[in-house]
Amino acid sequence: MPRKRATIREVARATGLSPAAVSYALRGLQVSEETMERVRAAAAELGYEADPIARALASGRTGMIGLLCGSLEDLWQQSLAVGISRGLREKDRYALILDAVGDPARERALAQQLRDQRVDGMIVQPIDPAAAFWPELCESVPVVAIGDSITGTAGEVVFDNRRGVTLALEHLHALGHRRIAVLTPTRPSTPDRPADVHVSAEAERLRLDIELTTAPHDLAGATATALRVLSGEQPSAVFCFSDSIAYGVYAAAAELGLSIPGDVSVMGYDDHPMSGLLSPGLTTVDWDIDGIVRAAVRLIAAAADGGARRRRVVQKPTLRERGSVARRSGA
Amino acid sequence: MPRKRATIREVARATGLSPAAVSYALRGLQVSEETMERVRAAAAELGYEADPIARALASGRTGMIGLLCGSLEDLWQQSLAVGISRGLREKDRYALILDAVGDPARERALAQQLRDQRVDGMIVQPIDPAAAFWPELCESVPVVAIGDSITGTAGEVVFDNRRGVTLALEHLHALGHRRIAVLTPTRPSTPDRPADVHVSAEAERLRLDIELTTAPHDLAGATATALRVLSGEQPSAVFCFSDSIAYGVYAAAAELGLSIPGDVSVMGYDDHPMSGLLSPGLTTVDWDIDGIVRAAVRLIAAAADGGARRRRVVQKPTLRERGSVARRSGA
DNA sequence: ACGGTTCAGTGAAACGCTTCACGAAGGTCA
DNA sequence: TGACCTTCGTGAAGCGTTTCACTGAACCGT
Repeated sequence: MPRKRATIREVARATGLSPAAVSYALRGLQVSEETMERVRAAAAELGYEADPIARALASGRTGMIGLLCGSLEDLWQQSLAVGISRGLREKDRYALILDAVGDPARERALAQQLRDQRVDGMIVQPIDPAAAFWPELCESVPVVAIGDSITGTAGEVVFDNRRGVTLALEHLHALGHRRIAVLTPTRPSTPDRPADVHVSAEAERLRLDIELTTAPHDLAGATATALRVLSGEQPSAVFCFSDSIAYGVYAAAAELGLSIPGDVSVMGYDDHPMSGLLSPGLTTVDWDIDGIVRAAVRLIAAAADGGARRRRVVQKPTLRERGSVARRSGA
Repeated sequence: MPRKRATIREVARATGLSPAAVSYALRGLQVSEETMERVRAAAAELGYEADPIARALASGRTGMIGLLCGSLEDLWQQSLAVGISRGLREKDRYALILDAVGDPARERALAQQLRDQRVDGMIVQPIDPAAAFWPELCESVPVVAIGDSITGTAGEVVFDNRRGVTLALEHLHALGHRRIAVLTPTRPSTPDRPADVHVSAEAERLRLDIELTTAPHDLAGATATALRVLSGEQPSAVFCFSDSIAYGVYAAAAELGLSIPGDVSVMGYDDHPMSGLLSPGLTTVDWDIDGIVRAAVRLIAAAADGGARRRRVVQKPTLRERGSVARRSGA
């Protein structure tokens, strides 16, 4: 039988104080050093620990930060989640990680659920940054967006995707690639993401022959998609909007007996640690994940503590050349 | 100004019922079809949604399942977490993912925190399965252990690590390897894990010359450790207790100009999706992650619903041969 | 000795829900 | 018809905190 836990009332009785006094004392508020010590001792004695649920109900705060990922199947987002989780812990907060599974509807539901959980703030990597519910949500809880911009947030770490896309596409263009397959993450029912727009614009500018296809983040799914794309009218290069998807292209190429970059060049986006281990190494657009983590943690911690300045950090990409992109053969 | 949310009382007023009746109605209990409909309509009208915190305080349950990972830096555990998270969602529950960062003390703290959060149950991949607090904890909340066995759990998915170790070591032995470096996950202050014991026993039986070293799961850390191990009195094979660590060996080998498996064979443990993409592919011990996820989800769901049968699923490993282990050169 | 501050601590009302014990109809049965 | 169930619903007591408004007491300068 699980011995019933001590409540604040019992500590109060043990010390001869009121529950209110104990509540204050345990949080180091409003009471004399001496009673504080007395209360602490009694609490330790009774093995008392505040009940987070009751606390949340009464105070409306939990110390938690919600982390809403667009799709945790993406290895890069997994890394991001782990990083943020640790960064937050160093700030004595802790993260509630949720996965929208690439579904905008789920994204909305989970965001609201997070708010209902009384998180002190949330970090979001939005699937649909233009969705109508965001501004409203931002009014009831501090939100920090990562990736794309959301109106109303308390802070943002936005990626200069235009620059990232330019970097990738210009590199491919410079090496003679014209016919390029672009694989972007599956988004069941979302309108064009900003990143997609950049791709079109840049393709136009460089006079590239682009073919856009959506692909899932998981290896099996991405492989299947890549198989289709590579079996069709074969592009000389594939530009993947996440390293996870690029891994699928590697698998597909292996299956089809195509060599990278001999038969087809592959360009990634994100720079996941594993990308350097493949052979050839994946040439990709590096977003400095540590910097993103630090910025996001700093922003949300400040916002959750009430420092309500709306800050915006723009993340600049770097092209990380490894071996997966080469001059187009026969060009 | 965030319009105050509707409470159950307002729904009660709107329908002319008591709050109690509304509470029952919304959960499909004890009331006539007709009122149920009426309540639902009113709730929808007012945009009412039950407050999970208040609900948790009053009922002592949350619908959440805690997932306590030993070290999320391990890619395999990341996959496991994602899988479980999804599996749970299909059961209309949702997971609270926590990361013990490989630290037994943190493991204890987080486990208790989870209990305080009133999770309906928790899935644990214990760092220190023998720790004294587990049995006590198991009495106040259903626990399902993954990996190693914990006394008092409501269910377990244990790995037959003895068999896994045998599989790996016998394979290496059969190919002529005698001098083998073993890299196990860093555990700051934990006594020997069962798996380690199996390694020693098996090494004895096969007359292997084993050198045990601990390594972190993250790529940079694992690489550093591997660098040290490979630079010393070079073993002909390295057996890593997680694929993540094996990735570090790949990186170190590349840095040292050693070929795998020409100069050194590498054996993994887990079978992460990326292992098949490396060249050479990582030969590893496959634990059927999908099976584990399914079993764990089933067990915890049953336990959380009160079906208190203590079930134990034993997971059998398979040797997945790819290219990273070869006959010892010169043997 | 007297208003005016501060300090330490108190009582009671939230917070928004669940649940227990009970009651009023209405139906059934002999 | 009256005893007995069932069904549907109610009132009120929690759940364990926090926080607001307030009270004595001590202390200050004059």
